[in-house]
Amino acid sequence: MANRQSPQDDWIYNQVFAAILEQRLIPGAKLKEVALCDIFGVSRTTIRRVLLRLSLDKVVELRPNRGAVIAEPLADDVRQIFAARRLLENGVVADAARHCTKSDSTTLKEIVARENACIGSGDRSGAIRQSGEFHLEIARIAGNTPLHELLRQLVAQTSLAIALYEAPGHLLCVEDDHQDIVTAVSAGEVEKSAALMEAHLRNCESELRLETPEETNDLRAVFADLLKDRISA
Amino acid sequence: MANRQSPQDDWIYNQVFAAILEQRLIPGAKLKEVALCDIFGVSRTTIRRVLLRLSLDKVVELRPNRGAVIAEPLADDVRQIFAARRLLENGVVADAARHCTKSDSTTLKEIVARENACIGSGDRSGAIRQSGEFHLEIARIAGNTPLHELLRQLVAQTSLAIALYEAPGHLLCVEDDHQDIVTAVSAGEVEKSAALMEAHLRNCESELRLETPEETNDLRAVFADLLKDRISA
DNA sequence: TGCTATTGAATTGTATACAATATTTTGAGA
DNA sequence: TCTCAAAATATTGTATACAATTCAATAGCA
Repeated sequence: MANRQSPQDDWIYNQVFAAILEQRLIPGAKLKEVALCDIFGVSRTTIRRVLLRLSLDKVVELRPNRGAVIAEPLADDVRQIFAARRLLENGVVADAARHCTKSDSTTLKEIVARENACIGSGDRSGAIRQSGEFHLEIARIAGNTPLHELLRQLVAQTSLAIALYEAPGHLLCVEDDHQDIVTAVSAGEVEKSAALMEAHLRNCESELRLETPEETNDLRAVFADLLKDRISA
Repeated sequence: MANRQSPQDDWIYNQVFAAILEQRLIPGAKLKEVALCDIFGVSRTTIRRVLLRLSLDKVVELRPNRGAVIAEPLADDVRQIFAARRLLENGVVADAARHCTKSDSTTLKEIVARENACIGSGDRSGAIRQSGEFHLEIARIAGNTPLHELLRQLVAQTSLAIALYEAPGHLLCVEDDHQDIVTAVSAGEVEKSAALMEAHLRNCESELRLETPEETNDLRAVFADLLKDRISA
């Protein structure tokens, strides 16, 4: 719900954006225009406008003459995303700690509760969504619109990064990071909030396998052993 | 030159963006589609795509059924823009100081030299442009694309803010701020670079008349005294 | 069988036509 | 001469038609 255009545009945009956040659309998925036209009951004009917005958010890649696909950030893109998030969110969470009202605190606790409920019931999509909401709510409390909107993009891109680089059997970066951050922010502990956020984001990044290049999709790399054997034979 | 689309789109986008940066297009100016079509020799389809991009940069406002105008940020928007810039650029300039090579240092010095030349020759547009380039070059040196692109938007919005809120006879925030920052960054002085940037941005913001609401354009506010007299009479 | 070239279908890019909405102009009445 | 209403004009919003490009399937050849 970033930059409001016509209600129809916003609705379609939010539907697709949510699907990306919840990993119902995964990196590399093709977004054919006419298919989207049928689904949403509008003409290509409208769909193309939405796709352009999503591409500027860097969650969709628009390849000239070759259509739109869900973006596949490279490992180095992901490192920059996390670097940007650390800088942004360290500052933002500090401001949130300064401005946090009783009502803000309640909202944060509710989000964390919903997140834990999703985790408990194995609702992965819901958990990812609530996790994103948590970070965005902190930015909302901090009260800076430009930073909030960049963070919204970065959170969505993080969702793509997780889909691409999460270690196989791994279940999200959970722990009680969010809970601890809520406590510090609610108590107005500026320094501690920033320190916890920094640690949390470093923790999340470290649980991704960014060293293993995306050649995981590259068959030659996957079966490199066999090729080596053949050469030595 | 942010998010590249088709070369034609990019060209038109950059032309308009530059005109905004250099204050050849001032806040409130109307951007009629057919006029732009004639100027750039393309159809409305292309122009509308460009206007959408500019509106997402928040330098153009798209009013439904009423066309596009150059954005007129409110005083509070401007405060948020500067707050975002302080957070961003403090971190970015620190990274720049860490990564700054000899070549980077030279580039920065050249930009400052050009900026001073523009100021000397009374080329206001050029000076504003070079000032923006200076901040963006630092972000480039820091090497984080998401932060660089947000800063690009914020720099353009700052140009609108200056056009709207600069004190009447005032000639840009010059001093030797940029020169000092180059020196600190080139020397790899991380803390000092950040401190200078923080001071510089606070300085720039303080020279805008953000207290005086934009009601300067509101005739009722300008002649408030007369109205008050009439009521008391 | 495996590989390349060619044809046909599908998809995207751009311009344009038409409908809906704003804005300006005109004219009537006070 | 001023104000308000109504028509005329201009501008924007959406869908669609057509051209250009890419992708897929088939046929030809080694």
